[in-house]
Amino acid sequence: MARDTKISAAEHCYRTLSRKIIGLELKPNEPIGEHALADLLGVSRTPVREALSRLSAEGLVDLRSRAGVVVAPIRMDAVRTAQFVREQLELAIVAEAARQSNRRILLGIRQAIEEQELAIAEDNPDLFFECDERMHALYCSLAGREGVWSFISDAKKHMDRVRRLSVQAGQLDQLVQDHQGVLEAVIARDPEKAREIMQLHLRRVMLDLSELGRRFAPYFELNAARTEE
Amino acid sequence: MARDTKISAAEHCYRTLSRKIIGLELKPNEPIGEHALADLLGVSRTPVREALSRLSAEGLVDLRSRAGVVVAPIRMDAVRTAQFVREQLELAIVAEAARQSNRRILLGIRQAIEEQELAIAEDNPDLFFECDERMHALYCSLAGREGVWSFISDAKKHMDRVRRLSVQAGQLDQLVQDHQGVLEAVIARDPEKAREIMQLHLRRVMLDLSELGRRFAPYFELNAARTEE
DNA sequence: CTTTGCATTCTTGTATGCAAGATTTTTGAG
DNA sequence: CTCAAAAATCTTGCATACAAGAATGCAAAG
Repeated sequence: MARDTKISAAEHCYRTLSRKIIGLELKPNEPIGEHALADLLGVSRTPVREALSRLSAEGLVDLRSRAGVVVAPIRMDAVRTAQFVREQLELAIVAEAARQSNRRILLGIRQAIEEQELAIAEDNPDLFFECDERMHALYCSLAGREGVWSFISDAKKHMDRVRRLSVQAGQLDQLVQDHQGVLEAVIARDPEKAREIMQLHLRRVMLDLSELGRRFAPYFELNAARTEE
Repeated sequence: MARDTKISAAEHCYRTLSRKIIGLELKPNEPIGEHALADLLGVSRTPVREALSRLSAEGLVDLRSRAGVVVAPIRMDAVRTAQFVREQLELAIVAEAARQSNRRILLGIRQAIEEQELAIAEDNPDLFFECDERMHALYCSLAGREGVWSFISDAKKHMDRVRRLSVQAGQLDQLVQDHQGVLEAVIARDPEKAREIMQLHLRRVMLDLSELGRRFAPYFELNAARTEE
């Protein structure tokens, strides 16, 4: 509560909206009005607007000039692009990480995985995703490339909603097994194996993309909406 | 001139400022005031602010709360991170491109390279960089991954100012030779060779980074500024 | 001459007002 | 009942006003 005074209202709006969108608390294609958000967040339209502008640049909301704001639908091609970007970056990162060794970071990774198991046991997806993020970020640190995480993170935003959907259908245990496999390979200093497992892992999440597109059609772009340029 | 009516003032501000910053028309560490920019761009502070907010998220400007705005200094670590990201993405792209073939796109690439030679002959760096961008974007198209270009583009922003500096010191001819080499390898359907030449190419630009840091010290972060958090 | 404390000035952060474009509803004709 | 056109409503985009924090300059004390 000491930091609340330090961050601006606009930043607060950005983080809150970002979290709500990625967490599917705000549904894809759901219309959101600046005024409504301002009321909800207890600020005026100006900082909300600033946040929406940034979110629009990231592709998380669509600003339709003078015709309203909607939470961006999940776009298949954006997801595929993000998947490609993430895969290239994370594979390079984990291979590099497997050449390093830093007891403190490795311990952090192990702990993150354990917390993931705990989160599954508690049926707490939010916690699971948080620990998942922490783990992947730690691999960047281990590889000596902390800065890369923000790029991965940007790409991931387009995939996270899909992951949320597949969780509802899903099996998180397998993901934790993957994580353990990667960690073992990294500890064993086997870059190729680490890459291999990580690749399988990253692709696993996207496997049922087309099925999700059917099951959650209203959240996706290519369904009832054919009005496009 | 038909589109000017369609883009918002905020978008106009964003593009103009972005261009001026990357083109070193606005110098790193140069203080810029919202009010001054508003006057310069002929709009009020609101759209300027929106643009600055986005630029800040990209790391091109630093917003110091209530203490002014400055063009972000060139940060060595940000450049290195961007280099890593770009390399991973572009190498994967060009390798994939070398497995495709599309006469129209290949022609576009060849033409872009020719225009680069022209730009050098005319001593027109702006034109050179424009054609360079077009060429790299075309490789994304050829690989069937157009969306990836925007990620590369984001990373590149942190490197472009360095490239500008090295041009003043520099030899562009070698770069064009690299481009031709890559194109030949792609046409010859040799992904490994394409990767290899592209890697050399991408790294060449960053070679004299530390020397530039000395020569253009005031543009960089790690010089006289030790005030940091 | 240096240093410390204060007042002034500047600059941003947020709220609000207003106008223009888009959407929706209503109304009227066929 | 259907469809079209116009009015009313809604929503954003931009400009402006105001307040709070930061930097600067100045004066006074040592």
